[in-house]
Amino acid sequence: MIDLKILRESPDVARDGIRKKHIDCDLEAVLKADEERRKLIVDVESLRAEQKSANAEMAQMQKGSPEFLEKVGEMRTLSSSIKEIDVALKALDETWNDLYLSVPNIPHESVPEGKSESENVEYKTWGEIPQQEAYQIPHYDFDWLEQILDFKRGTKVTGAGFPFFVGDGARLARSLVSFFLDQAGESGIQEMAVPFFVNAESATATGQLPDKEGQMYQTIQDGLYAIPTAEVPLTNFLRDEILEESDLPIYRCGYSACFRREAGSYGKDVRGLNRVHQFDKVEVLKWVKPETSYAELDSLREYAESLLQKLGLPYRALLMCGGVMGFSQTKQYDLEVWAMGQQRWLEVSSCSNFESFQSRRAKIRYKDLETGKNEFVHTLNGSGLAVPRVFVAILENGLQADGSVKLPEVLVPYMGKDRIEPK
RNA sequence: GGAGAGAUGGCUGAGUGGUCGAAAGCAACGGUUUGCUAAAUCGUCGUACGGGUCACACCGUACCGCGGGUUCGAAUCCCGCUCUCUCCGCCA
Repeated sequence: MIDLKILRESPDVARDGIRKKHIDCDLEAVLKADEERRKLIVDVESLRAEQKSANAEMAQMQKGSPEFLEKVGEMRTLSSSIKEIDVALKALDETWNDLYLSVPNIPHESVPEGKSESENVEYKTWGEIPQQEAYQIPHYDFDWLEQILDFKRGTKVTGAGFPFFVGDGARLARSLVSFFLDQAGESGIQEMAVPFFVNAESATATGQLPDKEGQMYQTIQDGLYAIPTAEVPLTNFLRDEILEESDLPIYRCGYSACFRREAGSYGKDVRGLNRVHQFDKVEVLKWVKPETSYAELDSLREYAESLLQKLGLPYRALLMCGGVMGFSQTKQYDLEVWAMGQQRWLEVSSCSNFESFQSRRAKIRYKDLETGKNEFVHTLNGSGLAVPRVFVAILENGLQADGSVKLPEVLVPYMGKDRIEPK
């Protein structure tokens, strides 16, 4: 959620942010509910103050005396009107809260205007994009695919979108995870192993609930949610905590399987490994002081880029335009890797600054040494990286004339060989 | 899964219906004292929301695991839930 002060004192800033994000949000209703709510609070609190001072008097009185009994009568009336207002306030609070949560974060001034993907700004491209290669084959059309990936049996065992990785495929997926975690460790990012299920409070704090409930798998018995990204448990790790200023910045990363129902997806997007219901990913999290968060965003993006560079995979970095970036982000870069076989870009990382939007919701603060006050930290996160699409790019870009796949140098120690050969 | 015990401020821990936001101690922070360290001593020492202020100050309200209830009044009584600990069972 955004700062209430901004809403109240400069609603135009919020209004412009909503416009830039092309999100439908009734700001007037939020402001109206806020005003009504505050009025009721003042009412009920002044009555409570009255009740409290009367209680102090009554504590001194002779119990059962006529004056005491008279006071009891008076207070009975007061008490019931307090209860009445309380009920109204509770109802209003709920409406107001829903409205408040529906206000998106305000995009940073450097975020380009735009509504569709075509208006994202290509920030940078890296690597040679091979054109017109003789063996441009999408990975899902490899004739020896079943040697490393088994979609059919995945469908039998679980359902569409839950492939088995087999043999060298399984090892390649595991190698990527290890490579990503090792790289993070070398960059001073502490590794965490996280729970793959979270409760409703956690899912709410990071913004999956209430609006994205349909995108998550939920357990029947305990009402837990399978995580769509390690961002959820990682961000919630420090939920409801007040940190020391000297603790910041905090860098963490975590591997997890990510579970997404992907309701509404179709077509070429879901072919092969392009979009699956369960995939491996390493996520990087940062908790930082507000004044550093945009520099931290740049270094986060550069870190994610460095992984693709070390793997030798051509990619582009996009600065997302207002209408395409997420609801909670103020600024977002996506990294897309080039998949030669499909002749298309595949998103493998998304690096975002949330400023205090998440920390406000999750109540993650730090004590500012100068003012002595508790301030909300800024949170950032970025994929570093998602496995399946990197896997795809390695297969398609590394495909050789003889049908084998040449592996990136940096993975050789993990794979124990430099290519995957069809049998 | 079964039986029992418990949950109070950063920590330890008092408090069983009425000036309790909550004793005391520890830790922390600031001052004084001291040749340094240590010790002593005085003071400060929660959070949120609302009002107020340019900003402080200040004022009000709420919060003693969470949610309900009883009562003029609840940390304290009643009900439900969650979590922690101990014992038993099961188990990678």
